[in-house]
Amino acid sequence: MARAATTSDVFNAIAEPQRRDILALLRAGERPVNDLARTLGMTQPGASKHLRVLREVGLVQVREAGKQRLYGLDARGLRPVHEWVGGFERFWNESFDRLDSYVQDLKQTRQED
Amino acid sequence: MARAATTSDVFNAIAEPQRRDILALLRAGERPVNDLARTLGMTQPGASKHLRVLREVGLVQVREAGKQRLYGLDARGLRPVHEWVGGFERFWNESFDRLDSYVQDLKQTRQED
DNA sequence: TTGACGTATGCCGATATGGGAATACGATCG
DNA sequence: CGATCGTATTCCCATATCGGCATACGTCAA
Repeated sequence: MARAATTSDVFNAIAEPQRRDILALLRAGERPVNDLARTLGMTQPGASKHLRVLREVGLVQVREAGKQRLYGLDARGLRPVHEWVGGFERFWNESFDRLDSYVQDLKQTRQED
Repeated sequence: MARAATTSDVFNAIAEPQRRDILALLRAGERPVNDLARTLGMTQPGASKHLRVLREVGLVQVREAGKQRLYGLDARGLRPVHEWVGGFERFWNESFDRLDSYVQDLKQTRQED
């Protein structure tokens, strides 16, 4: 039941570093599998497997080109992620401040001991 | 070796829906574990385990308060995620267009058959 | 100290994952 | 058709994960 209910959603897909690498690489344009694999230093089956996951969540799109299959980026699925994370934007600096004051409190307390 | 080299990074931490729920909830302020667990409908050990993961990647911060432990949000770790995903912002609409024209091509081709 | 409460940890089972190797599939070319 | 190239799939192993349950730990109160 590992990572239950998460399997095959976008958050899960981008949780794997190699898949993030693939996506980043595809920003430069479509690429056949072997090319991807070689560029990123993974085996062909390895690349195929990761591409499958990315395909299943819709982050990637395939196009047949002779013997080859050109994988291209379809970044639309990343938008919800961006929005979800963006919902915390307000707290980035605030957390900073809160932690700072927290540390201040600790110092204070320590001095009082 | 599941999710190799990913374990305990922020992307992995937010890949789990319940952990995202916890983070979202903590935007409203600090909360003790039992409270979190009850609110989100998970068991206490379950909540503790997820909180541990969040703690280990630094998305959450603990403060002792008597018998209780108050967990608070530290969203700073989400910033890199936001930036990484933001690197694809340009492609959201572009992908749209490309897919559209791709679909057009398919229709065209089909008509020519 | 004992007991109660809040929380963390340990152990277990079921499942899923990533990696490697072998192989099957599909298309092109001779 | 047969051979070859590019890719997907399958099988197996090691490992990690989540969930549930029991239990240990720490703090406070009586």
